[in-house]
Amino acid sequence: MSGMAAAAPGTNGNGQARERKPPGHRRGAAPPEMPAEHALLGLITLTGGEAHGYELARHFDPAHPLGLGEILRLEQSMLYQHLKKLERQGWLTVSLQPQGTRPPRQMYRLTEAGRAELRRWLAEPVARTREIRLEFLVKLFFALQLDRDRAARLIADQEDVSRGIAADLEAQLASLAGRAGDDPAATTELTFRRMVLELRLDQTRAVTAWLNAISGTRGAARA
Amino acid sequence: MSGMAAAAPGTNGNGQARERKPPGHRRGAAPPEMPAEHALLGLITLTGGEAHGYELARHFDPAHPLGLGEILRLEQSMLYQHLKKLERQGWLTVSLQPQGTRPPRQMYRLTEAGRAELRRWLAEPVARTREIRLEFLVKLFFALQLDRDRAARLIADQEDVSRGIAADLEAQLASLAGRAGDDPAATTELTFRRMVLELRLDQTRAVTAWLNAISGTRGAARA
DNA sequence: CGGGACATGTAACACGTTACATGATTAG
DNA sequence: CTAATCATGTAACGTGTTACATGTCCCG
Repeated sequence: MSGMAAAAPGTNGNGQARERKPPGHRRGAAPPEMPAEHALLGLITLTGGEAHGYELARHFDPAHPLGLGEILRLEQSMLYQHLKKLERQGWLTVSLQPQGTRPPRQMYRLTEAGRAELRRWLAEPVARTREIRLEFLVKLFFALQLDRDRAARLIADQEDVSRGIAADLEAQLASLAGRAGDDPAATTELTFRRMVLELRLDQTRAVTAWLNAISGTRGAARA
Repeated sequence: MSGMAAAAPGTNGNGQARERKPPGHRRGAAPPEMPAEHALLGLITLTGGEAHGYELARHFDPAHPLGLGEILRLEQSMLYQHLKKLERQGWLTVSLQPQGTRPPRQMYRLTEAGRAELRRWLAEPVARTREIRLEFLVKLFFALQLDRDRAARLIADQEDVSRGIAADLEAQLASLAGRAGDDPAATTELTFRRMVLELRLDQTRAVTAWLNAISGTRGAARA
């Protein structure tokens, strides 16, 4: 099956080393949202601008009172990899803080670039309805605690995006209704396409309604 | 940072080789649904019980008339890996079919175990609301084309599951409402938890309504 | 003669998960 | 004595993505 001669790793037929672009994300797709990493930036800010890994990990426990762990889980093993990646990106700096006999804490602090990235991310609504359940909720979690005004704007912007998605789906449904009825063989596939679009539309409308409802929850938090 | 001495690969402190369980899925989580692989089983059945890789790949094109490519994308490179995995699982067999000068086709056929697995998978509703958008739609796609009765039962079973999820979320919301009001410091976190539960409930209710609507869609589309 | 369809693959890399390693302190 | 908590990490493995390899046939 795989007995064919393959070029040696990192070479082409001429034996020349090639430059290989890092994989990155799919061409047509939107860039990844990386909610876990931004959550770390947010958590460090929430805990007073400085935190160590173990402390951050506790926030991802499903039983943690603030509730982040209920929407986003982060294994301890990934935590440190994310923190290293964030450091490579220049979004945070690490400093060792000795602890006597215990293993020294790695104290993480945001850089100015890290703070800017967190602000940018918090201001950006998500592009797709399926990203509401994870990415948007994480944004909302931090926006509510860091800056109520920013949270209100985020909700409003997201509502606009969701309305746009709904309008687009409605247009697609309308164009589907145009070519209906004549060919019974094509009816099955049209039926399925319509079902898919209707599901997406219903989900998007539910999100829009929810966004509208929570934007109304202003001071009702106190009552 | 990583200058510490680490044990050699596959050994412990005593130098003994260890048995290592394969990673598998997360302990608390449900087993993965593997929609792409089951879609391949379904596609081979749809195309008359026998198909080659290239032919299967075309069905995942977003422009394909049947519409599978709009909900599930499968890169060509993954396709052959999935087919190999399905063969290892014993769900299909491969036979080479020479094509003259062209590269020979690998013809894939389901085994009896493969047919049983496809039936089992098609009869099983998904457990979580977020799996509706991908896993359930893929099941529905095949159920509609292979067996209308099975499709109707699948929709009904899924509606039951969704109602159960909704009831559970409603109970959680009620228990949240119980401990409200007294401590203003805890109010912010309760507000967020409530928002999360309300989003999930709205999404689940939208799914339930959609399932109910499509179960009524026999021949005609509704207004 | 160039480009797309046909037809099958591998190489490199990122990422998430499980399991394991290290080693002190504190609670039962 | 044993387990949990504190605190950090690595090893192995599966899997998904991008990019590239290989060759024929057919169309304009």
